[in-house]
Amino acid sequence: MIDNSITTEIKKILTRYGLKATPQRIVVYFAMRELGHASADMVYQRASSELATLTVATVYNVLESFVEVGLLQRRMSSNNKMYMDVNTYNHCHLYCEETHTYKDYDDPELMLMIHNHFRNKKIRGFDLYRIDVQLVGRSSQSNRSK
Amino acid sequence: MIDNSITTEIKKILTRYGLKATPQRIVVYFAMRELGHASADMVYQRASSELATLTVATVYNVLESFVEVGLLQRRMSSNNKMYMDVNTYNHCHLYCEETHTYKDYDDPELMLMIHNHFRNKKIRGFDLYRIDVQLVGRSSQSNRSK
DNA sequence: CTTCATGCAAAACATTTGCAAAAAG
DNA sequence: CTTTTTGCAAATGTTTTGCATGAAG
Repeated sequence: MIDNSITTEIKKILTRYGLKATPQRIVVYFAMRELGHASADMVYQRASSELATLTVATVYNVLESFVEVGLLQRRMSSNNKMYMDVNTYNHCHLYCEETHTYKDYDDPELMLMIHNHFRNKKIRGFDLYRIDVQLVGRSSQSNRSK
Repeated sequence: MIDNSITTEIKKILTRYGLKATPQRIVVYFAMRELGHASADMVYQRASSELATLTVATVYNVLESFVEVGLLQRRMSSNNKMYMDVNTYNHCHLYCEETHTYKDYDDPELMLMIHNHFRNKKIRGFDLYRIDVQLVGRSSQSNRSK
């Protein structure tokens, strides 16, 4: 069960982003904060345990509305599935090719270096939004089985 | 129709990678060389115009076998679809969020810089295979319609 | 020959849609 | 009240599967 003070906090966040604070949106955002990075299905599992009447279609709607206002960020995957990131600031990720899980990898030095590298570069015919750096590999835990 | 000398060349490549040189594999690799980056469906469209009996299931099988031996690389997308890259050397990409198209972006200076940055870094609990840098944005052509 | 690859059709997934009913502000 | 949002159930699009047939080495 979601703590009352957390519900209140999430309501404020939703309102600040110009979204109506529906129970569905509250539990979805709550789930994303617990999960960090998650597929639609993972969100559905977690969020529907808080609000049993929640449907997948609504999860997709809600996630999309969050991405539109910039509350969540969509992530790339090699899994043919949609993944969301609760953190929208610019940061790197460790991406496990086996489990398709993400882990934040904060490396301000690297970020600064890359940012400087592109500071005065213009890319012809391309409007650059952000630079996405993924450290692709396998997390050791998932290495047990070959 | 595929040129005979190209067929011969592709057969050699397949054999070198330890794969039987079937007509299906030849046309799929031919298509990938023309397309550079492509979804399974794009490959199917292009390749089946060379070999009409080709089926989608075979395209998936063939692409998978190519990835396994390292002849192609799977790419991440935010499209919930599988994309392949004919170039397996380490390079950056421009990724258009609207059209979900990739463009190689060769920047040796950047690559070297990033490589040096990670040279002596160990990431606890993670076996790093490669660093994937995507310049995410919109290609100007696709900006016409808002 | 023997093993591996292909074609087929069905199944499995993930995501989207259209619309009526419900709820937020 | 008015405008969104939700739930439902069906549709869509992509990828996978199992298995009999065919082809490569």
